[in-house]
Amino acid sequence: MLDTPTRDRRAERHEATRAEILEAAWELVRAEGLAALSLRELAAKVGMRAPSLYSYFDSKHAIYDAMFAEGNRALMERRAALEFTGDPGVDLKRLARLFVQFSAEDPARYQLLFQRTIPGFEPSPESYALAVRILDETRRHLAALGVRGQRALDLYTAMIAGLSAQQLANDPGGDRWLRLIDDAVDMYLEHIRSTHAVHPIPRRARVTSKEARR
Amino acid sequence: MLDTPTRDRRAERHEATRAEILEAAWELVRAEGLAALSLRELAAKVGMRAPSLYSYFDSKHAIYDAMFAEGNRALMERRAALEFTGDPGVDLKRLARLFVQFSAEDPARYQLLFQRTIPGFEPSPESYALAVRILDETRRHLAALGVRGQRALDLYTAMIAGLSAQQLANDPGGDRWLRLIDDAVDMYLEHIRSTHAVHPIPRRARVTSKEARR
DNA sequence: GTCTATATCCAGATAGAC
DNA sequence: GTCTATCTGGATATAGAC
Repeated sequence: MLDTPTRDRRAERHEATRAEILEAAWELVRAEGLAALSLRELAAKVGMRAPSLYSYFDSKHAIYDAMFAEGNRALMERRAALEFTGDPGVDLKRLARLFVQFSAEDPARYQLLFQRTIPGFEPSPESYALAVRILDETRRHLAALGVRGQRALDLYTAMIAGLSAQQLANDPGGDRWLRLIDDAVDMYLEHIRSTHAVHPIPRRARVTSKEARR
Repeated sequence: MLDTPTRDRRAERHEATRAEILEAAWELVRAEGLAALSLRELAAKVGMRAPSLYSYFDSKHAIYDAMFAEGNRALMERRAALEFTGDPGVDLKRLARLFVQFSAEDPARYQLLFQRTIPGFEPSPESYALAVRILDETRRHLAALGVRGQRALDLYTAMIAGLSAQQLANDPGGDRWLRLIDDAVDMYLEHIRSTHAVHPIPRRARVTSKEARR
């Protein structure tokens, strides 16, 4: 009698090739722009012909979708690795810096995740759920730091989005807007402290980074 | 002897057709996305075949370039029509509202003017000069309102860019971020008043809207 | 799984008749 | 200025042999 192997070597190899294709796709879009991705070129980069890619992805949009999910997962992991102090002034700056740096370091990824300029591409529900989860974590996190309410949250995201957009559009590779992050967060905190009450959850009851992620 | 006509009716007609083509192009990109513009479709919309467009524009990029210039001119004119009071709290809000509304009302135009996601398209020097001029006017204007220095200007533009980006990406057609403009400008003014001195130029010496445009 | 060959469709741009 | 016809090249996707 033949025992069923506990590892499926074929599936593992399939996954590895998929990952290789995605990595090549990232390199291509970083070099030539998100919209310029072509299956022929992508296949050539991994030593295949274009039709072979269809053994790994159903369509070009499926590749974009996998990249969209990867990008969001990368952001989530980077955020999970952050250490927080419970001090809004410190933590909001770390969060903001994380996001703006993440945006600035890869314009193509920024375009895919946040600008959606690929004609006809919409992320699948599963991939989109990742993006929703990130926003939800941010909401919880800011709430834990004492920043509550839709308006306060929207103002924060607008500020971060603006710093990212300007950095990418007008000083790619530089730090002209990155250097404004601390200033911007101070401005934000001054403001919401003067208009709303800001009460970080006290130390004993504070949510941990892990809990905030739920 | 034949007098030279003072009007060139042929040139006028040519200009009119050019304008008609551009108007059709705007309608197309608003309906189907900036990147989806095709010469065949555009030509059909104005009752021509694709090759005839080449009598009016040298290339597809030349059409984008003309649209880029038109968009910037529209923004410039809208700004020139604004009335200013000299009060930074009032004027900065009017400026901000103008810009965010301008962005929100036409996503395709926003993408063309501020995001540059068309592969291979770069505005011609003449068209780009318009964009530079707008930024320069903003700089002068803010200076006249007492907001000076690169950092202060960059923070302002980031805020406006962020409100626009979020409004377009997450609430197109709505006003969720538009409603935050006054709040954001107040936040900004509170901040720079507490960190830099803000001294609007006194009434007698204040630059007029026309002067600020130089 | 990968290939060749191909289907199908589209694009921007040009030549040259009228 | 506008047209037809065409060039050239690209794309995604599929069929079917190996």
